[in-house]
Amino acid sequence: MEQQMYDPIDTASRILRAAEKLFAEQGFKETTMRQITTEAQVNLAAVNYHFGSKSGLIHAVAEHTLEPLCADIEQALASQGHKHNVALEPLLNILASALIRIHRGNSYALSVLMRCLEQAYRSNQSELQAFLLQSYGKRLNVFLHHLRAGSGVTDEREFFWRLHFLLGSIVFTLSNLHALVALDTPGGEAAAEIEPVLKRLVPVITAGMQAPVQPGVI
Amino acid sequence: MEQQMYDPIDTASRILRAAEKLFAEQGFKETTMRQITTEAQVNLAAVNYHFGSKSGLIHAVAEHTLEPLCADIEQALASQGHKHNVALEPLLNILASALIRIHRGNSYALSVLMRCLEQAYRSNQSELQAFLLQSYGKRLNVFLHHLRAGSGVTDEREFFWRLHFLLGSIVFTLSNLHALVALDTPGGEAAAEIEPVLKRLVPVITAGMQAPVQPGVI
Amino acid sequence: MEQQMYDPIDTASRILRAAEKLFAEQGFKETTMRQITTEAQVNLAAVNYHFGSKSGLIHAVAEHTLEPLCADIEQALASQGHKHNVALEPLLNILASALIRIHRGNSYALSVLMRCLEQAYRSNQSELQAFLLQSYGKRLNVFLHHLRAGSGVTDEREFFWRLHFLLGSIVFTLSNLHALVALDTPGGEAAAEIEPVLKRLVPVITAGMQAPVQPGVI
Amino acid sequence: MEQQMYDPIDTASRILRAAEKLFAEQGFKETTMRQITTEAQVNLAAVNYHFGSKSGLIHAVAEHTLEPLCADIEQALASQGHKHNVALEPLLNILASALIRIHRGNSYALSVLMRCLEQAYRSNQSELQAFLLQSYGKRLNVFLHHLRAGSGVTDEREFFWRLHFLLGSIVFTLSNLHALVALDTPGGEAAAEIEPVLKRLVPVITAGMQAPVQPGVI
DNA sequence: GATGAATGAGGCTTCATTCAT
DNA sequence: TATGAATGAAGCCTCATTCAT
Repeated sequence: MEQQMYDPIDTASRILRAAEKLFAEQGFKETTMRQITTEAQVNLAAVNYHFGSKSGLIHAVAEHTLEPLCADIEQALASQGHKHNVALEPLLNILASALIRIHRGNSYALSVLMRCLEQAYRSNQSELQAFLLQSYGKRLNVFLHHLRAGSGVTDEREFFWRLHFLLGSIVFTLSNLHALVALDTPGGEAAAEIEPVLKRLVPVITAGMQAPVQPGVI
Repeated sequence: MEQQMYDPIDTASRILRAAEKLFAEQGFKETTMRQITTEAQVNLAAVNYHFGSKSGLIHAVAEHTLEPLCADIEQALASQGHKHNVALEPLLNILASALIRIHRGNSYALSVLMRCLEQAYRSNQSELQAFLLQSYGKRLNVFLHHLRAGSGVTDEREFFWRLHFLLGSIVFTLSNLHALVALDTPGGEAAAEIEPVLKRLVPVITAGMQAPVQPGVI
Repeated sequence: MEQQMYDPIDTASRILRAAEKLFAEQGFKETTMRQITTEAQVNLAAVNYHFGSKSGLIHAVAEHTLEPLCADIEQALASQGHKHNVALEPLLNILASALIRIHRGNSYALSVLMRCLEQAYRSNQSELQAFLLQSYGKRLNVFLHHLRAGSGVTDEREFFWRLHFLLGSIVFTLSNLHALVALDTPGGEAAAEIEPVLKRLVPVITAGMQAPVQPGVI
Repeated sequence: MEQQMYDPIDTASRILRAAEKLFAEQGFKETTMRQITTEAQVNLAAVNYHFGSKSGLIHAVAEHTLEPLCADIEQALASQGHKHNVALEPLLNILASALIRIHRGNSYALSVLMRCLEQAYRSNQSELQAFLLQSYGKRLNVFLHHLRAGSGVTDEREFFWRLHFLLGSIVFTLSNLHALVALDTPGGEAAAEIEPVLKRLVPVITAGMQAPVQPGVI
């Protein structure tokens, strides 16, 4: 009759959630298959059955975060009508809102996202890079074009660098969110609320992006 | 009889240099002892003999970068006399100059430094954190106090967060310097010059730090 | 409702054909159940359902080749009337013709047969040996008796060894037919025609079998 | 003082001997690292330390047989003076004598050799093939040229096929020597003496090689 | 009949470390 | 001071099989 008395969530989902948690907390390389299968209460071979390999599992976890994130951003951009020039701060708020929504649905998603971004520039991670680029390159590029138009930075190279400076702020902050919140509220058992942090972050990024360009550089 | 006819640099130094290079390029965990000893042309057991363990080697490599960096910063601060309030941009230039000098002396030092900072907020890296805190906590705090005074940010928590936002910019940028420079100069074989990048970074950080504080947050 | 609109061949046959192909190309041990079920476009569990186990499948594949081969040889012998002494070369031609006919009906059959013969003398393959012996021992022995009578080799042990020497020629040649044909016709895309090879083989075997016996051996 | 009370043979040799035995008895693929290290009473990781991988161990085992075999044949050829035409039977006796000597020094060597030759024509064993070809291709070719000259077979393709027919006899016989000897002397505990078998084999091969060529084939 | 899911056993390899010399 | 050898733990992956449906 009823099927899984003791198994309300299916195995693949359990693996995915366990992997998300452990990848978020420890990183991809640092997390072992055994940790994942123990956490998920699943046989070690089940990962291979459902995801092919550890690498396949990483891809699935990445998709699980990036897919809804891209969709959220695209929807927000679309609702802005076809204005070709959205200002910087509204764009950053679109991003921040998307991040917040993702985070609400899945408290590990942002950490996973940040782990991906960390790897995205590592020379020895070409496989993950290729996957990310192929799956999400175009979609993220759309947002980047808006960002560049809204930034007011005319020089292409200056924009490139500022983009990564500020990407660094985001990645570093959200990657270490738990630790930073713990430092911020010593003694307190404060949950790692993302919203106030992003509220602090957006104006800093905006100001950084719009800082006057050093004359000698360009 | 005599030992190193062909060995002008001693074993420990060779290990240290090899480890620095590989840690910088690949990260601590990703680098194996065998890679290090192969690069250093040294016996596998020599690392444990000279440094006790891989962890000990990491500490030594960290010291090799952090010690001169702290000294450089302290000297620069001292030469400013005992003005208690140095402005933000001069402080950042002190930091940038120190980083540049370190980089000139040892092209892997900054990458190693960034690897350390990446780990400094990871919950599963308590051992490295304890080492860094004990060895350099006080010395770095001096600079942080200057920074806070110069930042103009009166609220302590706001300063805390902005500090880490901007630390993120630095860490992310310098960690991925090679990849970013490669993206910036496609086709070109540009050496990863750090100086122009820092020149771009300082005004962005300055502006970010001095952004108007969001009214609702505090 | 109706089951195989799109499935003109039934599952068991599809498995058998896929297994034949893969066993022929790769060997029994080297071929995995997953390869077989993928090739057959069949569920992984279907093999065990229809054949009980991998071992059972191997038996079925062996039968699929050996049964018609034995029947063919028996028929040819019967058509020779009840002459008790058929000469060696006609006997070998009976065998060659049988092999050729089998091959025409099923291009993987001979490779499978050779794989079986390879295993037939391996000490760790007692299960397959027992199966072959029980199923085909008597029938093949009939042919062997004819062969011995026709060989002209009077000494039983000498016949035993010569039989296996020449069996080796056949097994080795037909097992590696593809590779050998490829070496024989470099550049050419020659299909692995078995007939000309057997035409070359029969006289060699005949001569070998009828070589003068070394005086000292017996 | 004395070094290895319990370890008179060094680890690498013990591994090599154990691997030789098991490869000879079971084949390369069928033999597991664990069987080898158990037989050699050695840690599982020791194989990797000394030979790099299972594949590296297979290469070493192959070398251990092929090197002395080639050397033996070369020496025998050299002692024939510079006669450019040695007759077929003397050549086969050179080969047989070499095989016998190898076998005396190492009772598993011939089985290993035959395992190599079995794989030498398998399409999925390109790595082993490449190794064998590179290491011994030239040396074995010298012997093959003598063989061709001595065979009296003028047509190149006919020689190619006859060579492999007769190679098949050798490979099959020596591969299954234990089983065949057991069948030959039922009840007896006869050691697998190779010499009488080769004495029976040489005239058969000689006759086969010199069989009249089928008119229609060439 | 047939299947998707799951599993335990076992495969090879890699790692940091330690030991005896 | 230095080293070649050895090791136990752990890594990921693959296999044939079985189970519930």
